[in-house]
Amino acid sequence: MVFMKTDLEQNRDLSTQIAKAIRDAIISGEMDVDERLPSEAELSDKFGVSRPTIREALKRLAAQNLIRTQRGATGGAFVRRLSYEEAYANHVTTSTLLLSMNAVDFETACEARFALERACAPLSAKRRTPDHLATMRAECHRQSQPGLSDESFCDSDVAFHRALVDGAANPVLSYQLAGAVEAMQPLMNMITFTARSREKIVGLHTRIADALEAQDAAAADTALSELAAYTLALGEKAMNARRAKHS
Amino acid sequence: MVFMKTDLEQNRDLSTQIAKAIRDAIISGEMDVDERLPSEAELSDKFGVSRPTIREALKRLAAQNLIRTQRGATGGAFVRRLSYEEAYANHVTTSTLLLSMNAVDFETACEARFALERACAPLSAKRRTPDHLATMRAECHRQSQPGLSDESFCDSDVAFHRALVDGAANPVLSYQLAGAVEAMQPLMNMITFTARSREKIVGLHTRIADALEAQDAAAADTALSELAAYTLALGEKAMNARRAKHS
DNA sequence: ATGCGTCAATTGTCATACAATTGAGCAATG
DNA sequence: CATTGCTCAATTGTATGACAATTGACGCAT
Repeated sequence: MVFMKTDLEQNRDLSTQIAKAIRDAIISGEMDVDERLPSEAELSDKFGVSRPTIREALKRLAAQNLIRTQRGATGGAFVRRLSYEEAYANHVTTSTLLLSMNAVDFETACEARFALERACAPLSAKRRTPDHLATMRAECHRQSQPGLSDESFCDSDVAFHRALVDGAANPVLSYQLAGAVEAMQPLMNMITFTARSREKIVGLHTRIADALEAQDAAAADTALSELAAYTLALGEKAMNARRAKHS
Repeated sequence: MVFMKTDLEQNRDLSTQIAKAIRDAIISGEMDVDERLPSEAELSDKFGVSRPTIREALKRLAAQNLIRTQRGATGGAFVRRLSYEEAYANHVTTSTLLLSMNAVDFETACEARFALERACAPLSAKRRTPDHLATMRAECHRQSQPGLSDESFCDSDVAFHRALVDGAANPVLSYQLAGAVEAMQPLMNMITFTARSREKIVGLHTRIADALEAQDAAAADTALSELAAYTLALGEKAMNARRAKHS
């Protein structure tokens, strides 16, 4: 493995340049999963910088889950296989931040979320397993419990929709959708769910579960579309109330 | 702003714990965009660790685009507004890595990509601007050029589909789809496009553009679905050829 | 052969120093 | 008075050296 010093651009932090050089080596496939990087001492020699600088570069890569480090005699930094779970977690936090920092309005987020969910409903209708159906039923039941807090209701909502998405049995799809569904949770949490709105939502959830069980993609799509419209209406109402309160 | 030392969990690197504490403060909204963090010296006092350790923690946050640092008298670390462009770039590299490291097969990636694209086709039919249409037409034209390399053809393909997605005028949707479309490019690059297959693809692209121009969502969906099937077939053929060659 | 202790390699942390950068404030000048 | 230029202090970036903590490997005794 060769890290070319000439790869380093000028005009940036050394640690940034070094991190980029190593990251490129990993991404380009020059290094395999679980391969060990040179020790920090060797790297600092190779790049001609001090060990703290190398360490800062490695921390950047560790933050992106590209490497893991291990202490001890056989320790070092190893190329890490990026698991779906980690990528998923990363995606969710990034999406959440993006939405909150850019003041994405409820309508936009809601539209995106349901558009994506409707995309995987047909696949889910085809491939959902009894496990997925059971999860959806269980969440429907949980959502009908009287004393449930709004937050718990939202949690359950996310769990329901995750089961729907996972039912499509396509990990790439699940991964991509995770950001859309979970990142919307803070926005959903602003809604106060009345008993009546909960009843309606649970009804739609049940219809969706029924449709998926019957492998009826069209019915699932219709119910999802109604749910989208209803959620949107609820969100608009909540946002208006919020605005009125603040003015 | 208070970073509670009691927030720090045990059993992990100090720099990791500190990074987490600061990240939580940012994510929770405790800190506003462009607000300045305490200087490294103050932070090292506050957390009771040395400056290098603080620096490693800050580098982790910088790697996630959560903060930016600035040298000089009025310098320091500032909470950074996560822009769509940065999040987008992040998402693409993560998705690409995820696909390559987990050996996602062509079928799965292709299915996910087209499912998502079909989700935003109706919105794009409704909202696409003349700009989007012009981009799509231009890419169609480029794709018909005879001497085009396979790689350039793929680039143009990505550009076409990005225009389609952007036509939906929903930044959240564009962001989420970016990973699916662009991350597939390495897989698409394995395909050798014959003159005939290019002709067919350009024909379908033209049909899609026509449908969007006519705001005919159903026609767009049909064409997209055909394109999905055709791309899948091409991919399967390429993968089989690849496998035969390697055995 | 097995178990145990020592050891060496490596990362994690610290203390300190100096270089580089940059805005602020002040002084000199037109 | 306005403007220009200079110095300075604050802050981050980098370097050096040291020590602590961890952990597998090796050799040794039983």
